[in-house]
Amino acid sequence: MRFRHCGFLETLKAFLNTLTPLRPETWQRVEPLFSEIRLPKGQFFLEEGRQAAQIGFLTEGIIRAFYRNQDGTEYNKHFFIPNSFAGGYASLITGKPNQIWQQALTNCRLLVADFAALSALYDSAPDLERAARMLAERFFVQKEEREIELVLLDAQTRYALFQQHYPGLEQRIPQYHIASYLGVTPTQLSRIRRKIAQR
Amino acid sequence: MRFRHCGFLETLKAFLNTLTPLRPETWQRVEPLFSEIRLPKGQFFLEEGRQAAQIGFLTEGIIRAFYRNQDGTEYNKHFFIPNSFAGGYASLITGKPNQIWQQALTNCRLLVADFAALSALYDSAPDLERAARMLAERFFVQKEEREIELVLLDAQTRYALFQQHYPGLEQRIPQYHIASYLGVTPTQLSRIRRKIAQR
DNA sequence: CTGATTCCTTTACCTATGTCATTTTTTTTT
DNA sequence: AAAAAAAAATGACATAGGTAAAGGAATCAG
Repeated sequence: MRFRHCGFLETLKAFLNTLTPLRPETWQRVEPLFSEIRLPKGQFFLEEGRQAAQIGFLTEGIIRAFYRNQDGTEYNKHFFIPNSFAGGYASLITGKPNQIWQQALTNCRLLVADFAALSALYDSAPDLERAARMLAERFFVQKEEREIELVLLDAQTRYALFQQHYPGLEQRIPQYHIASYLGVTPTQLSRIRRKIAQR
Repeated sequence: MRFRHCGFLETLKAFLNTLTPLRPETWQRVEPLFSEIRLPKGQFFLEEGRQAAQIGFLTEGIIRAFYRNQDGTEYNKHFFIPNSFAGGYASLITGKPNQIWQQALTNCRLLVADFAALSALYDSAPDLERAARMLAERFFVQKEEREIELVLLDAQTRYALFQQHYPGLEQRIPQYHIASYLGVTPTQLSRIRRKIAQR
């Protein structure tokens, strides 16, 4: 029995409806699978090596997704901002051990759900499966755009794009996280910033 | 009226069934949408700027997918090998102008279909939509793996991975295409090869 | 408020890789 | 087989960006 209406669930519902309209009876079965959690700054939503089980819809805060290689070097591949899905999507899909880390850069709130429970609904809710298809397609397109950025543009241009894509974010997180997202060292980002400033 | 049974359609059917089992009645509606074409070496399957309309299932030959930036520099993002889907997937999905080129590196055969006609079947064929979902998810996972490669590994390691992922391909296409796939110049790939050889 | 962290910038030096020009090797064509 | 074209290797040089260390600035905790 639920007593209060949670505002964030409405946000999630609205997001899903931007993919494809969900029938009310589908939403009625989806909604109870989600519960709200808080993730304090610095905590991990996801750690490498385990198999991911939960998908999370970020409602407040910033999460960074990153890879770490053997020597401990990190590479920030993405920043999650409110109103988007976090979680080890590739691992959820494939069932293989997750390769990415996800860490809260600020205090966060998420709606989390067990991914297996969600996808078990596909059989009887084709509209939900359609949403899942469109989400996968959207993720694919985002990745392709990011690939084009990484491969075709130099660091300075990527920096400008970062500022466009994540307005205001630069002021909220340390610069070395941005450098890592751009694929350069903090040293190099500093050089780029100086070069831009003295013009 | 069709007179001959085309062997390649069976290959396509088998591929789709690795995603999810298709009902016979669905396959009956999918099959007639595909027709076989030949693409001679050097020809383009896809050119930048247009909106993509067709999806192609490669049955023979090699196709390279690449980006080209303003100054004409090219970057090979992927090689299609037989038994996989080519086509400007992102453009097909979003309806936006296509950003990538696809060119036959050898004589090729493909089964092509109008993507809109295919996706029009989703409403009445949930099993086909499921296949589409799983294909999108698979593409996403591939992209993520490639991203990890590009970002975490150096050129020499990526070269070794290329040889693993595309066995035999190295002998069939010019080295500068491989260099471009690795994100280095032919000069640099040549240096890497020398370094490997003298050990 | 103040000491302690954390973060950012800068400098010096070094390496990987780019550019360009030339030569060698391989492939294709006649 | 010879000639032509394409591809690959090589050398000289330039540069973007990495590493390491150190100092300054900002932020946080007690």
